[in-house]
Amino acid sequence: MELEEARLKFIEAWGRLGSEWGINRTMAQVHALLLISPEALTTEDVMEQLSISRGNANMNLRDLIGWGLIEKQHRPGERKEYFFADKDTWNIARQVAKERKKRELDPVIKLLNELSEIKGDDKSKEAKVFKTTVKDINKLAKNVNKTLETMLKAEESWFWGSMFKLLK
Amino acid sequence: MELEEARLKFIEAWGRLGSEWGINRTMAQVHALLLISPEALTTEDVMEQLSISRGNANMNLRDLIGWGLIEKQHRPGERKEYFFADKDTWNIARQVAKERKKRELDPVIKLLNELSEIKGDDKSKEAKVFKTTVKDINKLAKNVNKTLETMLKAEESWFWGSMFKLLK
DNA sequence: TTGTTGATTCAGTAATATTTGAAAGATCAG
DNA sequence: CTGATCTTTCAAATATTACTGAATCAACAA
Repeated sequence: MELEEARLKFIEAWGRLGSEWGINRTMAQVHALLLISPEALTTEDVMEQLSISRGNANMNLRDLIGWGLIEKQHRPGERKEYFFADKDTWNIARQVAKERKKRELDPVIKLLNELSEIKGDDKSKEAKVFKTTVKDINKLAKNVNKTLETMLKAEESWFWGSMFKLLK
Repeated sequence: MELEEARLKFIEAWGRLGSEWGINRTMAQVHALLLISPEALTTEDVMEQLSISRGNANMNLRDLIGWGLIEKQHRPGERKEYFFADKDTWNIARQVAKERKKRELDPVIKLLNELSEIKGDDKSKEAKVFKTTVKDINKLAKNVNKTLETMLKAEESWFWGSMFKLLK
């Protein structure tokens, strides 16, 4: 397989994976492109290489910055902005975990806590099942939460090392 | 908060969470409904309670069966089919992990392995960065994979117990 | 101040994903 | 076989999400 073909496949696969996980396909593709680019790229580079419009490129680049996955680079004497991606996969994983936790898990846990406090007419089967289900999911969510917090603070090698002690 | 309000909020939240994670909103809502229903429900029950069409209800119920999250129940003497959800949150988590691994992670790992074999013109910076990036992501993906495999085989209490030893 | 370059915004458009509902298919009792 | 009941399918309609491109804004040099 040639490099060019491989690059395209990688970008496409990253985009598909992103959209399967609720992340804008193009944003994931822009990220993929920057991940495999040795040098920082301009908005125009991104537009050309992915055949997308200026507005689209601009928006997704800024979203990626919001996710903490890429950064702007200013070059002395130049007006153009350059963008480059952190290529450390452990950082990427942690960053995505951190953002999704904040945007999605935390709000759900908040709601589940509220729903746990529903007033307890436990004579009805409905109420009983509801409370049990909410309580169980809440417990699971909190366990996931703690695990993520551990991961967010951890060094990669320590984290996987610990994980694989579990394997044996 | 009243039970009825709480039920609606739960269903809505589950649906939203689903769609944020690339799962059809309605499918997640049907799942939520069955999770908090003490008795198995018919297609008609689901249609009514979620105000969706017969076709929609039917498709999502079958998809949920495909995900291993709900089951059909046949009642002697009755033609109608009843559906009920496994309410064990650990089973649910494992089932979802298992399916997504199969549908998404496994194919990605397969591709990454192929992309790793690209022929090695390491003089170009492009090729060098590409290979390094693919290799690193591949490593991460395989670690995630192993972790999931451990989880899939594990008992809930053992799994979280082990996880929290890491916390300390 | 004006012209140039580049970034940003957003209304309109396009692409995707989901839902509907009616028709067709199954299953069964009589 | 026929009618009744329930399930499944799928083309068309609808809803949601993403993208484009031209206008606007911002920064700077001359």
